Amino acid sequence: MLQHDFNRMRTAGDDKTARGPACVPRMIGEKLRKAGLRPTRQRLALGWLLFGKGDRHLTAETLHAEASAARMNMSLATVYNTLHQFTEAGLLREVALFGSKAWYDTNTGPHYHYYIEEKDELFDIPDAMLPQLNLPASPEGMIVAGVDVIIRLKKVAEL
Amino acid sequence: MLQHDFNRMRTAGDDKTARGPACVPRMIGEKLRKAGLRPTRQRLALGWLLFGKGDRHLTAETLHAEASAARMNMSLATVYNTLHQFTEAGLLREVALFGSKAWYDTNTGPHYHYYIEEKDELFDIPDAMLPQLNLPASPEGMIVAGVDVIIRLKKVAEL
DNA sequence: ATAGTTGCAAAAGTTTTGCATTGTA
DNA sequence: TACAATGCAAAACTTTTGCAACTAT
Repeated sequence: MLQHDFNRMRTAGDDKTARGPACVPRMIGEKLRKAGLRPTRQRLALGWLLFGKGDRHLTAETLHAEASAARMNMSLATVYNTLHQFTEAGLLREVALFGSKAWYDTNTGPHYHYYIEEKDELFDIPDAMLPQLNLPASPEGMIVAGVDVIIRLKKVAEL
Repeated sequence: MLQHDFNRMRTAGDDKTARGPACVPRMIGEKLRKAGLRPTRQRLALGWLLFGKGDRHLTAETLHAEASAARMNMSLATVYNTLHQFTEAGLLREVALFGSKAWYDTNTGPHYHYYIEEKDELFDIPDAMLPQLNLPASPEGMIVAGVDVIIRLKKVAEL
């Protein structure tokens, strides 16, 4: 059942490690090490939550709540710091969004987002529906570091 | 010199009011009243700062600092509340962006943004360079409430 | 006058930092 | 053992709220 998601975590040459649930901690550890981060207990725990279940979109709050629910004792500050470290290491991507909360996305590839304000819900726009965006030329001396596209959705109004 | 910007503030049928700098307070008042907001002292003052100088991109902090510099005594909370009210009334547009600060744009029309992280600077992508974005179909029962496009820029790396 | 609105002090919410502790070589 | 890196308490920063004061009828 989770097997599908393990594939996502596997890197080339890693095939032997993808044997089943028991290997996940080891794989997360490897992933961290490859990103230049020591596999500490907290990082492994959060890595498990973040990368063990397919693509996810979450805030520090959400993740901390999950960690608490899973009996992983950890301060919110650690969650924040870890999210930053993961982002810096390229394991996560920060999503530009309204409001005062930062969102993180485990899908680091190029893709855009839908956001439903009423439900405070963020999700990827499926590849099949990817919008076509023609970038304009960058201003002198500048290059594009990244592109964020958010399509805000709302329910069709009831009459 | 400022005449150019007054044009931006003029609405159809308003031509008589656009006579020069002395009229700006009256015009701001009118603008507020039309938006359904009472022209209070603070709102007029902030309106002057926001709409008296062409398109602007700012945060609550920035605006409060300007107000202070201009000897307009006003708490930061009032600046926040006023920004919300102006946004609600359609006078401003909130911009989706990273980080913990909300940005506001006096240009409420459809347009996209460049953001320079190093300088914490936000500005419009000129109309001439407008990216082409083909929206995908919305999910069932949803309609598009808005679209935000941010192109993050960075200086070309020095070698 | 007064009913509704506004502005701000204080509270809440979110994020960062400094340093004692831990983990690694 | 020494040294660098980590995790978290406390501090900093950003935003919202509740209510006294004010405003336009």
